[in-house]
Amino acid sequence: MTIRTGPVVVPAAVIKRLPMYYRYLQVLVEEGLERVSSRELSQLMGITSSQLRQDLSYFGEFGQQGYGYKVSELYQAICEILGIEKQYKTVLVGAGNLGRALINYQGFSRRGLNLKGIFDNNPSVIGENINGLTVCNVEGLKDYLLKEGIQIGVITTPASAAQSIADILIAGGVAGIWNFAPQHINAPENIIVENTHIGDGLLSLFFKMKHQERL
Amino acid sequence: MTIRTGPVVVPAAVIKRLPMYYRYLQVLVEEGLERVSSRELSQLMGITSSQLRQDLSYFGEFGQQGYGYKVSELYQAICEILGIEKQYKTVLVGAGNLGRALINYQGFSRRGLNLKGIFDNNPSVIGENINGLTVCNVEGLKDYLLKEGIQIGVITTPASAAQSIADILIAGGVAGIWNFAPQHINAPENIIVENTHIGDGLLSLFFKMKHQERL
DNA sequence: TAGATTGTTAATCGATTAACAATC
DNA sequence: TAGATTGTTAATCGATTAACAATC
Repeated sequence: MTIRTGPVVVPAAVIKRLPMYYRYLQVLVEEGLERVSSRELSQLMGITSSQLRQDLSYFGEFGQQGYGYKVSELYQAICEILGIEKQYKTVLVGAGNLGRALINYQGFSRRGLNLKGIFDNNPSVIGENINGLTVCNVEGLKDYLLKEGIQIGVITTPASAAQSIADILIAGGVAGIWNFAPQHINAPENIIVENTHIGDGLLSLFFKMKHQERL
Repeated sequence: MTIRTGPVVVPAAVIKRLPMYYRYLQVLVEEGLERVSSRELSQLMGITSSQLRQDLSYFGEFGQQGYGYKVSELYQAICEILGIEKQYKTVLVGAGNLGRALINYQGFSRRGLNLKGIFDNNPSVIGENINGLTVCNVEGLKDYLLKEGIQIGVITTPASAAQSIADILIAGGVAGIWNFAPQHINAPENIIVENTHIGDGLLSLFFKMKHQERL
């Protein structure tokens, strides 16, 4: 097993599929499966085995001819490629329902996200204990970021507050922003902004239901 | 303005962008903007104007040469294409944090989703009132679905319960399932399953942070 | 009218798939 | 060894972009 280290350009379409590989391999690891072929795994995932092998080839060689892949090795490799081992220090801003859902989300910590602080501007929420962390006043956010060396900020505020929170996060030195507010975030190029628009899935569902016969 | 009705095959890549058009146009409608050109809107969205016009052309003609698009007309057209006006009857199963987040999510009802019932299996949650709806025992789900003619089921249960809930939803006659559980759902071809895997966005963020220099 | 911008065609670019030599 | 399956190349397929005639 070799992980490629050189300067390879990974197509965007491949990057989008990496989390899916992670999810499916995690299940196989939990099931205790020892080996899997590209054909078996690809059928499980609903893609072609060609695509699976092609995708992996951007990162290195993880299998053995005539055998397939060792599940645990491939899983480890995907984790490393994704940077899951990194344990980024994180704050979450906006302790409403969505924020709480994320805080309590198993996969949050399982994926190696290290939640250090929760912030809100609502006096009736500030001071509350959620999953072992006390909700802090958002006014103290910027100082906290610099003091603690926070690397990721999660925005689960209403759309109207999103950009101003993002500005504070950026001023506070975070490298990445995970934005759930249905609001475009302006940020300098070196700050990575990942948007998750939950409502989009619903609209896709509507569309497919309406146009079922066409697809 | 003409909406195309014939049997056109819409590329998957175009369908994926429709919710984004909806989001951005909604903002422009709220701002009270009257007209917008493909160049202006595309710059806002970070795509090319070619792509915007090409995408719209799959559904009809919505603009005027030399003028651009009437914002409200284009917004209405996108809503109709997406099937937002339909008011699908919906139940949500799993009243944990994520379920509550969705129930309280403005865009849920704004997009025309008609939430009729909330179900859970936790005795301490059953009977609770959330946003005007009483949480029901999941044991009564199937009968309820048939009686009320429910069309969409939202699954916000743990992964372990997802498939069995999906089976009940399917037996109860829903046409679409919006699945948030990190679990593949098996369903017959005529049932549309839309998966929203929240954790995937986090992994994309990790990857981009780790490989920033390569992209 | 002159200027602007659409809708669409054709060219380019990128992503997926098929096929197979290499090899465990 | 014989069978199986990888990693990779080349061919196919699909998506994006550039360009422009049509026209408001």
